[in-house]
Amino acid sequence: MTPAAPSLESWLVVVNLPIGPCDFAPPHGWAAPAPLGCRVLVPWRGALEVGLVVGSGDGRGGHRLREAVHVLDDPASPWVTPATVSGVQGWAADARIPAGLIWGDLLGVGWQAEVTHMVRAVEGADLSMFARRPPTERWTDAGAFPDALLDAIREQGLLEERFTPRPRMRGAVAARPLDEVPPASRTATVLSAVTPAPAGLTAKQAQAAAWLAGHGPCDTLSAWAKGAGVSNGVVTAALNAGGAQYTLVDAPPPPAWTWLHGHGPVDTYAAWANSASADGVPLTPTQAGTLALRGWADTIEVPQPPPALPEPHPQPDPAGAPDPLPEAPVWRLHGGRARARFALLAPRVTRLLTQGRGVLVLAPDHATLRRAWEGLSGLAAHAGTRAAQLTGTLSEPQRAHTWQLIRTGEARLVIGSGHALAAPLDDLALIIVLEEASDAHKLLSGSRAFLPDLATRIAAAHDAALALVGTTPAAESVPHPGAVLPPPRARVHVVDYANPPEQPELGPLSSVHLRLGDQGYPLSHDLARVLRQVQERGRQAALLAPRRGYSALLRCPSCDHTPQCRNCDVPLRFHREGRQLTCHQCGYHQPIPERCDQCGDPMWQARGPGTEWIAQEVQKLLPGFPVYRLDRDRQDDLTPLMRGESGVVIGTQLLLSHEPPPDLALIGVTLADTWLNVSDFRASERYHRLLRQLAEWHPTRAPMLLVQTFQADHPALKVMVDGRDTLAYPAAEERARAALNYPPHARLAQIEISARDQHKAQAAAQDLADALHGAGATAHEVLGPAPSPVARVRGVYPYHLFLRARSDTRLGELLRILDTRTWKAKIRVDVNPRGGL
DNA sequence: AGCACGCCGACT
DNA sequence: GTCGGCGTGCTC
Repeated sequence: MTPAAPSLESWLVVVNLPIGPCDFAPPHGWAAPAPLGCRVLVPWRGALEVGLVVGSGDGRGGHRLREAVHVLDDPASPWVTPATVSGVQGWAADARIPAGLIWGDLLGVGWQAEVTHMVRAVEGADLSMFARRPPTERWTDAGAFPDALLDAIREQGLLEERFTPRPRMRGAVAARPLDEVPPASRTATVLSAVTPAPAGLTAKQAQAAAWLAGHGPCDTLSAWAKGAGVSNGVVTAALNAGGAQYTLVDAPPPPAWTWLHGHGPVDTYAAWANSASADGVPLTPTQAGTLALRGWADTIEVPQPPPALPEPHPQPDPAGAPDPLPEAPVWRLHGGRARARFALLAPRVTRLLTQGRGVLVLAPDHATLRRAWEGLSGLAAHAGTRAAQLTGTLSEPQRAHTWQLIRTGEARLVIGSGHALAAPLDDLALIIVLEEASDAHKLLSGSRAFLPDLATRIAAAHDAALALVGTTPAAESVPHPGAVLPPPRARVHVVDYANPPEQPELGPLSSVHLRLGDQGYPLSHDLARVLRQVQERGRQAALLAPRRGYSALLRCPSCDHTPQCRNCDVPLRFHREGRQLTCHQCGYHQPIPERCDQCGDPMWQARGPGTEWIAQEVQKLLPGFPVYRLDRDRQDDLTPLMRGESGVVIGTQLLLSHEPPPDLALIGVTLADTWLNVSDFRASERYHRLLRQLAEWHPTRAPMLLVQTFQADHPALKVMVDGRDTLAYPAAEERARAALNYPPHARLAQIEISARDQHKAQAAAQDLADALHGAGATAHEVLGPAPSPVARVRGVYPYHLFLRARSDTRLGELLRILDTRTWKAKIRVDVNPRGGL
């Protein structure tokens, strides 16, 4: 009944929920320091949850602490390295993100305890007041009792608990030992003769009884009748007259059981039936299930064999190759092609691995990850270690097994996505962030972390170096010391929609639409000509469309009405395939209306620069030429193209995450301006990166890059045409950022204030802005509030407030003002937001 | 995130 | 009177 002796220490434990760490007392009898980075089982809302120990406190939180129940990992080999814990916690604190959110994003594995849990009552404890059938003093599996009951007893200190690690299990069907099969299943009801035969049987009946007595029991009446050579009526009468009786006899195990007994567990009833039948024991899955139901088989759990892992890609040993890369805490490597960059990285990576240290490679998307795996994984073998891949696309058992390989030190080169960032590398020496400017590093839900920011914190906490490696540097990376390769050769052809070539017979036509029509849209005359060449020569082309689908709005020609999403303040997008209007904001979709619901006039057919329309235009231009589409809505099978067959693929930016067709002769950007008409200070940087990535998409060739645009003079495009300097554009961008006070010369955060009631949201946003100003924030530091670009999303009204601070420290100060009181709307912070400013 | 609690309008 | 919508707050 007495609580544990008041301990001064408490543990800060993070659970996989969008809340901050909670305090727990160490488990009963725990004397060692807090097991930082280890997983623990903690009482949570009446049950046990897995949590991660991220720190310790003084236990004076003011409320009575519950004890952590069990430490799942050996403190000598924690689930997450303590340095990683401190790096991530530091980021979470500064970004004012609940720690549970970010850990939920980073740890793809380990939230499930792989233990067997046994309980018993403390000796002498009377638990009868808790339940009719409480735990006894015998060890019993905890599953036999309700969670809430166990927790109530646990809280009183009357429960003893034992946890033993359990290997990963899978369900299986096994033969039950013969002595455990229920007796009813092991006997059969048979007809046997009664001796001596009673008097009064007719002749036929007596004959039947005599046969039964001589030939032994029968299973059925008809079997008896058949055996005795009489009709069914005779044996029924003989039975009723007492000439035979039903008796129980021992039955042999059914052949299906004997088979299972000899072959060991199978995965499913169907597998049992199939394998047994194949071995000459006829069995259907239904029969197998019936046998199990009668107690001949048990469903059990068997240890899972280790899953297959990605194979490393062989690489030559770079031992002795020169290593010209910087030794700074943060450095960069950009330009060239992926293959050349990895070749340059190889000596450094191999040297660190050979020293017994760890290297982590963070890739933003699947295509970059695949190239990194091809370019680096083989190095591990030269350094006496293994390479491990950690991504969300692996199965859960694969991730768990990989995590274990890293934790035990067997694999020290880790290549992966965000799931790899917290990998428990013991002596981390280097984190390589690939394509550090990629928006794909931004988590769109949960913590909304920008993973390179976290990588920076984790590297610093480990005293490891951070390398930023990619096609073209982010403006933020320019100030770091680095190595630069010349950009790959690019053949760029620009179609300038704003300044068509002189055509005197045209007259004073100036409208954009006429110019578009004149030069050809979406396929300009130049693009059409090159596409025809591609067809004639049997080669391959890729066209980049600004959007998926038909991607246009539906508009009423009479009243100008455009159908809107019912949940969001955006017009619905027209998708010809599937005949639907879809909201690209929330996914709401409805059939296409024939008539305007405002004035009743017929609606216009929509046309827009989506993949669907461009594909149609290409088919019109090149009849019979294979056309493939690749976007989120439709992903055609590109196998013929990848085999080298002629054709054209039309896609969104998703194209870049696929392998390029091997005989690619042309890449067309149908309307480059899409990447520039975005209200985001990173738009032109993003545009430049897209062009550079397109230029190096094919690993060896330089296909023609045909860009259709109204802004032919844009510097991001011009450097592609005449520049051989990888850094020229990013450096100019960086200077522009300095002038405008944008990153890296400022730290940004977006605060989203949202409520179902628009006025409430607006008032709360204003309230918050006032509070920030009242607490000393300057007009320069607080921008807004303003309604979100989409005024209503999924039925709520978001307002945005931007913070622009000169340093992380100052940003932290500003964000801490949010904690000073509660606001009357939902507040969400997004540090280092991408897009929308 | 769930889940309980509590506050208001629509009904047997 | 209660049923049930949802807004608010808590989880150690």
